[in-house]
Amino acid sequence: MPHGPDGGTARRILTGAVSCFFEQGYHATSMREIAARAQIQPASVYHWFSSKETMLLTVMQGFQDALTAAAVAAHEAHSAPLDRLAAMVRAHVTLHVQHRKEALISDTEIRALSPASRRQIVAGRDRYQRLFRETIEDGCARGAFRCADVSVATNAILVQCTGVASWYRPRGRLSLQEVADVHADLVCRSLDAEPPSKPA
Amino acid sequence: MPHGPDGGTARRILTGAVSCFFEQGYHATSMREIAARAQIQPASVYHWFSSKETMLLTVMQGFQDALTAAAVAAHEAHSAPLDRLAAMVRAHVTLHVQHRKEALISDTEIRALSPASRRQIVAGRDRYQRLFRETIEDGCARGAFRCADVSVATNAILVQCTGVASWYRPRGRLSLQEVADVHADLVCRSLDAEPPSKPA
Amino acid sequence: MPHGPDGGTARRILTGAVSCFFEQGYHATSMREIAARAQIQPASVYHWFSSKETMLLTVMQGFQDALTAAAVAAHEAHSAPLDRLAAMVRAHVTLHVQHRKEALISDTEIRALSPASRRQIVAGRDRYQRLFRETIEDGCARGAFRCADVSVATNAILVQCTGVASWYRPRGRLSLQEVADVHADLVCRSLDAEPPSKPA
Amino acid sequence: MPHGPDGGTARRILTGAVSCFFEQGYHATSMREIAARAQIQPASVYHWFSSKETMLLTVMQGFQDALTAAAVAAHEAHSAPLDRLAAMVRAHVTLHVQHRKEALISDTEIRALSPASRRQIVAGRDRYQRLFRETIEDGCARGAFRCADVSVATNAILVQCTGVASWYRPRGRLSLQEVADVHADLVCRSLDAEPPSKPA
DNA sequence: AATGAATGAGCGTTCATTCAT
DNA sequence: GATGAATGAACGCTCATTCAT
Repeated sequence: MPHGPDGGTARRILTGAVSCFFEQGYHATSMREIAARAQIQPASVYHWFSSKETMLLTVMQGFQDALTAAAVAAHEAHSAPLDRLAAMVRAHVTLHVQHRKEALISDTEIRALSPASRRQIVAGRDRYQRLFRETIEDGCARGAFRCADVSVATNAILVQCTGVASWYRPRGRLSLQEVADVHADLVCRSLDAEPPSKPA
Repeated sequence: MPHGPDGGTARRILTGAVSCFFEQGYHATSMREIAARAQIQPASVYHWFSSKETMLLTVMQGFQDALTAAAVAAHEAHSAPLDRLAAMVRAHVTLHVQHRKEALISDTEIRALSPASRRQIVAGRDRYQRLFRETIEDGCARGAFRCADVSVATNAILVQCTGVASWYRPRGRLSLQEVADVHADLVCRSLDAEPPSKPA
Repeated sequence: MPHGPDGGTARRILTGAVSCFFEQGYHATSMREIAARAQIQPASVYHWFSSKETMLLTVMQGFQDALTAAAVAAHEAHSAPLDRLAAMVRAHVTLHVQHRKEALISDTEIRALSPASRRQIVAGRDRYQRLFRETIEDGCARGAFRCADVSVATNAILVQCTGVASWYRPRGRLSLQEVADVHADLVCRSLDAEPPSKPA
Repeated sequence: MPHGPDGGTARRILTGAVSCFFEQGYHATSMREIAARAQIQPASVYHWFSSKETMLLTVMQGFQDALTAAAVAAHEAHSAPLDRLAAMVRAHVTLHVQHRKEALISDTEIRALSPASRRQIVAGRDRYQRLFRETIEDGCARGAFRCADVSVATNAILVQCTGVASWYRPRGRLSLQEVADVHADLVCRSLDAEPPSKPA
C-alpha cells in the first residue's frame, strides 16, 4: 500500500469508505461509490487498496488497535479494581463515541471478512475482552466487586458500553464526558460497588 | 401473500431466509440461496413473497410484535416498579435468546429496508422503548429507582439486554432462565434497587 | 446444464462461441460477444453454461470424444497394420477438416483451461496418441513399417495430420477425400510402406 | 526504440515477454507481468516498446528473419534437390527447437496482431513457404521427387517440421541433431526419394 | 403451485496506457 | 531512464426480478 508524505489520498479514500460502510453496510457499498466520494476513478482505488475487503480490514484493525492501546493504558494507570475498571470503561465509551462509524462497522461487519482476516480480527477482539474479564475477576477476588457470573457480567458490560455507539447523538443533551461517566457509574453499580470518583 | 392449509411453504422459505440473513447479512444473501434452502426454484419464492425486502420486513415485524406483546403483558402483570421492570427485562432477554436470529436481524438490518418499511419498523421500535422508559421514569418518581439520566439508562439497559442475542450460546453454562435472572438483577442494581425476587 | 428437447439454445450459444474462439482466441473473446452472436443477453449465457471456461471444456471434450471414437472404430475395422493406420489417418484428417474450428481450438487453447480441466483433456489426448503409437509399434514389429524412432514418428505423423486443419480450405482445389488419401499416402511412405489401397 | 550500449534492458524485457506469451498466450499476458519479470515498473516498459503489440511484432519478425536467412543459406549451399531440401528441413527444425518459444508464438498469435502488422508477417511467411514449394516443385520437375500434389505436400511437410517445436523436449532421448536428421529423412521418404546422406 | 428461461443493471476487478515528475 | 499515480474501457459474472407456461 503506497502512500505520499501525508498519506492524503489513501486516507481520503478510507474516510469515504467508512462513511459508506456505516451508512449502508459493507455489502451495499460499491467501489464506484467509494471512488466517487474520493473524487477519483474506481480503478484508482486499487492503487491504494488491493481490494474492497482490504479496506474493511484496515478500518477494523485500526479501530481495534486504538481500543486495545487505550484499555492497556487505562489498566496500567490504576491499581485499585474500581478505578481501573472505571477508567477502562470510560476509554471504551469515549473511543466508541469518537469513532462511532468505525465502532459500528467493527461490530457488525465481521462476517464480511474473509476467513483469514476474520480469524485475525476475532483473535484481537478476544484479547481485548480478556482484559476486561480479568479485571473484573481480579476485582471480585479482592472483594471490590460482587457478581453472579463473571463471564456473563463481562459480556453484558461490554455490550452495554459498545451499544453507546448505536444510540449516542453528539448533538444530544449529554456531553461525551457525561456519557462516559454515567457508564462507569452503571457498570460499577451493577457489580455492587460504590460509584467511582470522577477524575478531574 | 397466499398460503396453503398449513402455511407450510411460506414458513419454510422464511425460516431459510432468516438463517441466511443471520449468517451472512441481508445484502450478502441471494434469492437463489433462499430458494435452494427451501428446495424450490428462485422464481417460486415470488409466489409467496413479492420481494426480498418483503421477507425482511415480515421477519422484523413478526419479532417486533412478539416483543411488544410480551412487554405489555409483563407490564400489566405487575404494579410495583421493581417487579414490573424485572418481568419486562426477563421477557426481553427470553425472546432475544429464543429468537436469536430474528433478534440480530432486527437489530442490524434496518438500513436495508425501504424508507416506508423503515419508518414503520422504527415507529414500532420507538413505542417499545417508550414502554421501558416510562416504566423506569415511573419507578424513579415513586422512589424505587435512582439514576442520573433516565434516557441514558433506558438506552443502556435495552442495549445490554438486546446484546444477549449476540453472545449467548444455548449450549453454554447458563440456562436461559439463569441468564434472564442475571440480567434482571444487573438492571435493578444499576438503578440502585434491591435485586428483585425470582419468580417461581 | 439444462437443455430443451432439441438442445437448441445451448447449441446455438456454443456454435457462436466456437467461431469466436477460432477467430480471435479464447482470451480475446468476451462473453458479451458470444451472447451477441447467440442474440441473447450476456446474463442468459449463464443459464446454459456456468462459465466461459466450461464452454471451452465442452468444445474440447466433444471434439476429443469424436476423435477417439473414430480412431477406435478405424482400428477395429482392420487388422493389417497398413490398412489400419491408413484408416486411422483418414479418420483423423477427415474430422480435423470437418471440424476445423474445434480442432484448432483444441490444439491451441489447452493453456486456457483450469488445472483440473487441463488434466482431464491432456489425459484424453495422451490416450488418443497412444492408440497411434501402438499401431505404429505393432506395424514395425510385424515388419510392415520401418522407422528410426517410433515416438518421433508418431509425433511427426500426428502433428502433420492435425496441421491440415490449419491450412486446408474447403473451397480449395482438393476434396476432403483427396486430402485424407494424400495424407494416408504420405504417412505410409514415410514409414517405408507401400502406399495403401484406397477404399471405395 | 532507444537502446543502451548493450541493449540490455530492452532484451531483458523481451525475453520475459517471450516466456509469458509462450506460457500463457499473448492475451493472457499483462504488461504488469512482463514488467515484473524484467524487474521494472509497468510504465517503464513503454520507454522501450511503444505498446504490447510492438513487442509481439518484434518477436515474430525476429524469428521470421532468422528462419528466412537460414533457409536461403541452405538453398544456396546445395544444388541437388535432395541435398537442398534436406538442408532446408534441417535448418527449419533446428531453429524451431532452438527457439521453441518464439516459434510457437509465431505460429499461434498471428491473430493478435493489428491488421497492418499481420499483413507484414503473413507476407514474410508466404515468401518463406514459397521457398519450400519451389524447391519441391523443382525437385519433381527434375525427377528427384514424386508426389500427388505439390501444394499439399509443401503444407504437410512444413506443418510437420514446425510441429517439432510443440512436442520436442530438450531433455529427451534424442539430440537436436538426430531430430533434425529424422525429419529430413521422413520428408524425403514421403516424397519418394532415397533418404539423404547425413552431413558431417 | 411451480418453474425454465430470460433480462437489464450492476458488481468487484483488471486492462493497456498516459503523463508529470 | 524510470516511476507513482491516474484513468476510461472493458472484463467475467451475479443480482433481483419477470413472465409464459
